[in-house]
Amino acid sequence: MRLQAPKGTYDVLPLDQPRWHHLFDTTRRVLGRAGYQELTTPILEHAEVFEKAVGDAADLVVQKEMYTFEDRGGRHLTLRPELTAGVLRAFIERGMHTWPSPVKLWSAGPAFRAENVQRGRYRQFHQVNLEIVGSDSALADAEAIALMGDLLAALGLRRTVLKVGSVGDPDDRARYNAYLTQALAPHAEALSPTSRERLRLNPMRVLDSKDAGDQELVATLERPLDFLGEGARAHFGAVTGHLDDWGVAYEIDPAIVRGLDYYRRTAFEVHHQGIGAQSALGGGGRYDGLVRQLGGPDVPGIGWAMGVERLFDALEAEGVTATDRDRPLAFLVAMDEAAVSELAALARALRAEFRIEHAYVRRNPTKGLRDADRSGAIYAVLRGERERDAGVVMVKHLERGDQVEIPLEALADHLRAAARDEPQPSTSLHDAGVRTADRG
RNA sequence: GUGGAUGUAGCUCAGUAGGUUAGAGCACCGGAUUGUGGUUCCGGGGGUCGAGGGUUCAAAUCCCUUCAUCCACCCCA
Repeated sequence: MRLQAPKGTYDVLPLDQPRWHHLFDTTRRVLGRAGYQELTTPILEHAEVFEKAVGDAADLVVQKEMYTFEDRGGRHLTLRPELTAGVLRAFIERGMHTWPSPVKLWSAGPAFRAENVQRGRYRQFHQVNLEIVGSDSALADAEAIALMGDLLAALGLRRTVLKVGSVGDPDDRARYNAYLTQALAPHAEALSPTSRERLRLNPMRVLDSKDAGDQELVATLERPLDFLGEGARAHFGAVTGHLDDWGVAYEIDPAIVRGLDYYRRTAFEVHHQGIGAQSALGGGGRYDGLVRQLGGPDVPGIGWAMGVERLFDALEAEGVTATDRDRPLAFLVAMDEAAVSELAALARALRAEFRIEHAYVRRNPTKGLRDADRSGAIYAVLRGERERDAGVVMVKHLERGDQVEIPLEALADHLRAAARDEPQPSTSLHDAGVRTADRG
């Protein structure tokens, strides 16, 4: 197999398209109703956009996992590894701080990370992204979180777990990191090698360790939530208060952790059991200061992103069937040479109103009906010498098997009436491996 | 970057004490059925056995290397 998609990439085949459309349509509907506007930014950005965004962690993560290259003009470009940085670059470049505040945006599209693949992790993957820029109100945090839950519910997911916490203000984090370093230092030998490394580079990530021994040790420690300062504590209380008021189901995670340090105060994640080790469907948090860090005005912001592939995985795990495949109302079959061009022209006219397909060559009834059947059409419309002499077409209902001759000029009216009577034509995605619907 | 499992037809898979032209089901094409589909029956096309090298009279099968896929670690924007 020499010709194949690059590692970690894949094709979205025709039968996969409906669920993609369903996802994006649902996103547009749910977020649009809340006043969010869609923003599409380039997949390619100057590397410095992402390097500035991740800051000190750049050495670790950015260099290793970003697709960065020099173009022919000597520009250093990067395939975006996430959507937020590009959205904020557009916010700054387009002067969106002059727009009615806060600016509420959503985006969706591909992103790229040069990671090793596993379940729920691809090199080209897709995200749905939301940002609220220009508000430091706890209402913004609560709305962002609630909308994430609304979208998950609208997609049909029920077994999601929403975790909300706070990473505090920078001072709080510094105090907690100091505490952690001090508290764990005596036990350094007992920690797993990776946790020892984390203790050195990003102590809070020790809390995330999958090592059982580490977790025993971690359980004895104070948690980030215990170190919140007055401001962060009040903000967190306000956020959870709104969520409670609105009846949003969530758990407080007192040890929620972020890998990058531009996050402050609110942090949240949605997980799903049943999609493998990479159980996070998405997450987000508040990033006051990031816009300024990128070279823009000092405006606060909060946002989240969800992984499209993981959403699909979760939907499959819950047995939620995506929307249906489109099927033609009629498939036209020409049974002699003269009918080929007649029906091609007829198909073009009918397509102003209906979904119509036809064979490109003359077919006998056996082949023609087989073609019609495989197309998934409700009706087969046949025309040959006999029909031409009588000025009619033969219209056959492919499921019932009955057929009737209709004057050629009356076909549109007949199909219009038939379309009203038919239940919405559809084929379940469960038939994905089969070209023709099961007619029992 | 690390580890485990797996790579045979478009798909799902048989086939290893090494032995003629590598098989099945499904799918596809044709015929039975030159004016009536789905079912059935008959036939056909389709394979660098992931790739490269080695051992051997002989390799899908044994050895080495490599690539890919899946899962996990790591990382997580």
